[in-house]
Amino acid sequence: MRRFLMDVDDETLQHIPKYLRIQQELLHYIRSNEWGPGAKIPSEAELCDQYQVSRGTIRRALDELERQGLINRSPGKPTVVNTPKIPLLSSGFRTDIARKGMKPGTKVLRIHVVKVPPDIAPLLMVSENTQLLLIERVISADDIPIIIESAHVARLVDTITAEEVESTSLLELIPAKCHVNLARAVESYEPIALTKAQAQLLACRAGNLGIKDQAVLYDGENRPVYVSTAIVRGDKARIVTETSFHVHA
Amino acid sequence: MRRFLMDVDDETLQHIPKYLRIQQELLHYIRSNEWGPGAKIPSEAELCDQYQVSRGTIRRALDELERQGLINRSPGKPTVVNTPKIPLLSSGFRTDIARKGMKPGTKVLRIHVVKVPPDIAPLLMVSENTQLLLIERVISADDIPIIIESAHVARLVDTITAEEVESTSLLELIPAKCHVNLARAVESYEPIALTKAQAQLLACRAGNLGIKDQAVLYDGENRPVYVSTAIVRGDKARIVTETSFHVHA
DNA sequence: AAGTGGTCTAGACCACTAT
DNA sequence: TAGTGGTCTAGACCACTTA
Repeated sequence: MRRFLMDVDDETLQHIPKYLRIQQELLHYIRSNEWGPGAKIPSEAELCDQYQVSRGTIRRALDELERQGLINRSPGKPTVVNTPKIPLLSSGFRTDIARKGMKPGTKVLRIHVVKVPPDIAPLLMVSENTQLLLIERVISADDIPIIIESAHVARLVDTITAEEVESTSLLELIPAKCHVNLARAVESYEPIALTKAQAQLLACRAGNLGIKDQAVLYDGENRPVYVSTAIVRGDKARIVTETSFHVHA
Repeated sequence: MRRFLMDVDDETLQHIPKYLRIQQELLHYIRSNEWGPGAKIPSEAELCDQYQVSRGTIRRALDELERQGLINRSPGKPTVVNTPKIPLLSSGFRTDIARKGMKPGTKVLRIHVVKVPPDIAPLLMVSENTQLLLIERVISADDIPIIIESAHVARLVDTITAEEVESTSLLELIPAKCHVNLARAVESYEPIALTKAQAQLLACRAGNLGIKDQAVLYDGENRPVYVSTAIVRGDKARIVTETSFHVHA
């Protein structure tokens, strides 16, 4: 049987909400590897008994651990501890490079022509009603889906096939199709909570943490070529970039 | 008075939880600027009436909007819509460059010698009991705290003052003090939920989204010089990087 | 003093998974 | 069928802010 630190309740110090104390204690069991990857944690009913709190309080503690990608919950099944994150090389190579001895995979969702979304238009410096090629795919490592990538191509190209997208990096494919060279990329990263639709494509749960990585790729004359918007699962990957510094004189 | 889409409840389609429908509807009012930055949203009690649900359900809908940085809640005060994110240039310059016409600020928390933390030791290639200089500071833009930065310096330097840290970029200061040039940086980004302590330093709320940006800086001989760990507020900033591609032949 | 958001309880019903 | 997690309710008390 587990011994719970909560029993050692000094009651002396400040007033920390129960759900936070419980969350921190459960976190400790996971961090210390007392509950290793794949381990079942006690059911919500058991935790209610052990901590003598109501189910809402237990669930609130677990919610946070789930959002941080530390545990996996699903209806009908026991809650288990998740496996650690894999580093994912981005920027300069991006995408496909999910090899750390892992099997990369690409599944094309759609390749079609759409009206440019209002947030993408200014990035590509095109007017509002322009038609663009949109490529959407899911990238996986060892059959675990990791990234949803949506690429809006500024120049209209009609001969990109799903097979080409599945076998080549967009960083090579798109410049070749457009007859340009890529010279520069500007990327922005922001943390997000996954929507239901995103979570479904990534086989994880809505509300989990992720990163939205939006890159604008430019040619040698500084004209935008395409915009890639990647939604990266925060529980399975972190984004890694490498920079070289120029020598100042 | 607001008209709420919820009233138009087709009841025909799938079964979406109430808290999600409400969340999406509130999101719509914010996105469409019907509720602009700074606007007060209805109190929880009012929303309960309007949607005919219990307070727990309303709070669950608001929780998600808060974590995404779209609204600000605090006890005793009405909940208001947040202002949009500022882009934050990183990688190559990093840190201090919070100028977009905004006033940059630095507050030094601590400069002291510590035993190297177990997660930092391998990055700096030092043994477990090494003593390192640790610099901790909070960086702000227009007096809004944005980043908590902790830098562990591999080479022991005893003459760094708070004044120097407040007036100079670590990217210039540390190499100068250590008599080396920086040649390379490897950064990793991952989404996090802010802890209570982090939220306190950043004057926002625990559980909000953020990015943990960990950079290892190397000198010309590929020896690690220092590790910088930055916790960036996700509701106020996004991280922007720029990359140039080398020409292949 | 009244209103706000923050925490917590003790129930309930459901869909899902295992056996 | 029993147990699990997912949703929801209708109360309650608190600390805090504002008038």
